[in-house]
Amino acid sequence: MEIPSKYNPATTEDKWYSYWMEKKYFHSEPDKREPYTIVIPPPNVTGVLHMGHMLNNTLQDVLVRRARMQGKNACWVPGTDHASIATEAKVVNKLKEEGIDKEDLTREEFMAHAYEWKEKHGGIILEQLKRLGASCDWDRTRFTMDEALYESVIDVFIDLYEKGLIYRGIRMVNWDPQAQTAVSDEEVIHKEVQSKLYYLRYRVEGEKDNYLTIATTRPETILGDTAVCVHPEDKRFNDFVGKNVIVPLVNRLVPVIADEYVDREFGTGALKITPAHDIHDYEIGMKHHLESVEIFNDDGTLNEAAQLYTGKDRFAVRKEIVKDLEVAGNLVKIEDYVNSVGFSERTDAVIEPKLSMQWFLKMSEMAKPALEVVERNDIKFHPAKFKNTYRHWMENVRDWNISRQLWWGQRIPVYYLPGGEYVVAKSAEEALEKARTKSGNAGLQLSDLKQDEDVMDTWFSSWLWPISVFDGIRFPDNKEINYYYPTNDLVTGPDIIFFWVARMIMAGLEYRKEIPFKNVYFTGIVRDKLGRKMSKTLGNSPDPLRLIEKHGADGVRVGMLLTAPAGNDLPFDEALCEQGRNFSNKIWNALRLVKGWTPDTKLETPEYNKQAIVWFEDKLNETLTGIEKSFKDYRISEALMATYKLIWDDFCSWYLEMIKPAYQQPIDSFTLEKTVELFESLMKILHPFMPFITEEIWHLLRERTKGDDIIVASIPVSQPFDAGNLKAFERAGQIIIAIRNLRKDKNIANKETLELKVRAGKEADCRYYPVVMKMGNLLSVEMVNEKPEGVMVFTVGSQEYYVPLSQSVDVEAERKKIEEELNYTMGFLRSVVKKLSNERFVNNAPAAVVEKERQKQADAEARMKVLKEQLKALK
RNA sequence: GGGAGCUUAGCUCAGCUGGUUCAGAGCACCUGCCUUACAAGCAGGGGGUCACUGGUUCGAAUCCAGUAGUUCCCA
Repeated sequence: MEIPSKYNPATTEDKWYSYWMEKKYFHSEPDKREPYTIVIPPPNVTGVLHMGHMLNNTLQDVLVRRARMQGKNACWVPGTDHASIATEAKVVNKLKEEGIDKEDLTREEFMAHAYEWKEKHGGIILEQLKRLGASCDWDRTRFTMDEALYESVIDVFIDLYEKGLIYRGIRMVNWDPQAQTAVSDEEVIHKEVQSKLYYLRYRVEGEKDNYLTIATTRPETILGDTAVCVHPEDKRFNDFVGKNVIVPLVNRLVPVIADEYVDREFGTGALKITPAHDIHDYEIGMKHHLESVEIFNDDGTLNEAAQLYTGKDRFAVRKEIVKDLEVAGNLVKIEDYVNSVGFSERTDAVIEPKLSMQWFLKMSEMAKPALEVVERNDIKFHPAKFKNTYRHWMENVRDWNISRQLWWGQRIPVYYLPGGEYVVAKSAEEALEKARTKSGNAGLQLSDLKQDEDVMDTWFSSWLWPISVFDGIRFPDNKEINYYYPTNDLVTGPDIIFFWVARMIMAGLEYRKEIPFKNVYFTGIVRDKLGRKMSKTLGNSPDPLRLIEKHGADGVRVGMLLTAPAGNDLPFDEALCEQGRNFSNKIWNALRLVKGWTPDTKLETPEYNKQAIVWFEDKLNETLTGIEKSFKDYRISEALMATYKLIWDDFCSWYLEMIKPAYQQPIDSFTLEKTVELFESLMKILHPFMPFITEEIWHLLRERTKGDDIIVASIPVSQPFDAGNLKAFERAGQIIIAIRNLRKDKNIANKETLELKVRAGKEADCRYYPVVMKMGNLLSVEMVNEKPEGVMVFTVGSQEYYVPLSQSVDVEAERKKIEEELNYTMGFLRSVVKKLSNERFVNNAPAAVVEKERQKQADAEARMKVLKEQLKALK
């Protein structure tokens, strides 16, 4: 069979992915086996694959594939969320390009456009995941606006409302003037920005030259001022309190009030109060019963109440009003100032605090049990440090604003009666019934009811995800939810620990009385080499699909995983994918080597082959034990690294070299068979990380019967291994390395055979001499009692070895080398002796530790003795 | 302003309940090699006061306190 010398991922990957799909290997149905479930963190329906998704989904795929190979019923549910703000913005823009204004459409018409858009563009990211090898159960693909999931959201709203957990209230919310909707606290990103602090003087009513100077970063909001506030103990302002001052330009009379909230150090110590447009001012306004003047429209322009600049944008007005204030003589000075400004996570617009009527979900009662399950480790966080973050948020949790002033989403099931009363109901008909009862007016008609215009926050869908994908809200006792829930692992970024993780836990406990998952693996954030977050605007994110084309999906997966320990940021470097690709090629070439051998049934198995096999089996089991531990601790990158070294170093560099027959010579059948078996084991261990190449090699190693595919093969489980054997091999390795060094030093070609003489002694026995002979290309290994003439000497531990050489020995160089060794050993011995001569150490330290030190001492002394003899012999 | 974390080789990080798996891994680097599986490779090699200062201890990268730098979260 002809196997190309370079591995070509592209064709292999397509072939196997379609094959797996065809065989329905990703599909899961409830059965008798133990389930293993992951729900995908639903990517945004508008999104395309980025590096964060690559990392995240690679990890999930590793976990799912491993579980599948452990014989569990693995189910990875894919899907997308509807991303109300982002999607609506996209649809509005698209319509605009077609010359259609959202305002000219009915809600139904708009929704039709939106669904059309979703059908067309919504699945891109899921298609891309297939390229990565994601073994999702695509038959189960869900979308948060699917009928079942939509209805679940409505049901939950109604249920929580009836439990008294959802309420309506006028509150200061974070208004995104671009998206024209409220957003939650978590969707506001605070950034330090360079701005200006404007000092403005307000004239005191009835006093000609008496002014009170305030400082503000937002001069345009003075139009909504309804008071000026000072600290009650601030002597500078004692005389002002109780008087009125005149708001410049609009000449509104407002009182000077006193409140301890005011920071005397900030600005002038006098604070203008705009209750409608600042959260703190709002609270002061409530306390002091101040009037509230709203001066902004929803789009951030000024309205009539502002009296001036009506219809102009808030930022344009800021510039204009400063000039006008200067002209009017109210501007005292302008200072540079750095302050924190909130931006919308979705649109990056500056958030405008705004009073409005919104629906809120009470959090405090739900937070308590959700905190407990994490504190108790019913749900484990990996890494555990995120428990702190979680606890802090849960203990300071605030009510969740769940309404959004948009159309794309689940419409709030609240119906208003003509009088302003409302009922909460699943359908208009049901609402009508309730309305008639509530109002006592049997004559009410459907047309008298008006449904709330708003939809719910997208996270209000996502928090139900682990339940709703199995339809467990609408049918809490259905077979699927009972089987798959709680899910096992959740893999996600720490940036959505509050948005999503915390709320899923709340929803799970509320609706299933059970946690939604057992482990949460927090990935790092993928950054570029300079440590910056990858973003579209910076253009510093590589195109994942291009990476896959260049290095193969397996290569990219390895690249992403290798340096991505949980919770640490991953400074992405394409070289990592290259490393992955190189690894693919290494394995590929190992296959070519093994496939190139001709078995000979008559050939007896050489001793060194038998030893190599036994050793590698032990090595494999030792490594496997470590890999299993790493998986248990969710140290996926560590598990991969161990696998990588097992294959590259132990299998390729050592094992294959040991059993490799001479050029064009046959190999004994037993060794070949064993080698293929070992190769198979390695491929199975590797498969979750590199699914494609392992499947390819699996089928090239042997003829396979139908259904004998690695994706569903049983992953090897660690067996007991002989640690003494591994230790003995290590010694053999040291001897081999010493011989290699000697060859290099003396310029002796590998082809040239050497003889090895072993000085009889305590450590002279090594069961691996046959392997040493093969690897060192030795003619013989022989015990001697004396150092022969004309030999090179090397020492492993305190064991001396001699290699007869035809060329003469450089006595001076040898002496120097030995002296260095001797020096080092002496220093080492000194430190050990010092420790042992410390009575308190000997008395206090555990016996085993003391014993170890004594052993060290003995070893060092033995070695020194040998070295000293060598030195003497040189003289 | 409040909270949490981090600081170990040039880079990215391991290092669990103090004691030979205590100073490690991968990459990068350096030196030889185109040795018929693989130069996307092979064989070797160098490199760190474990941020700093004190303390606890027979013994500290590891535990405690403080300092500095840094990151994240919240306000």
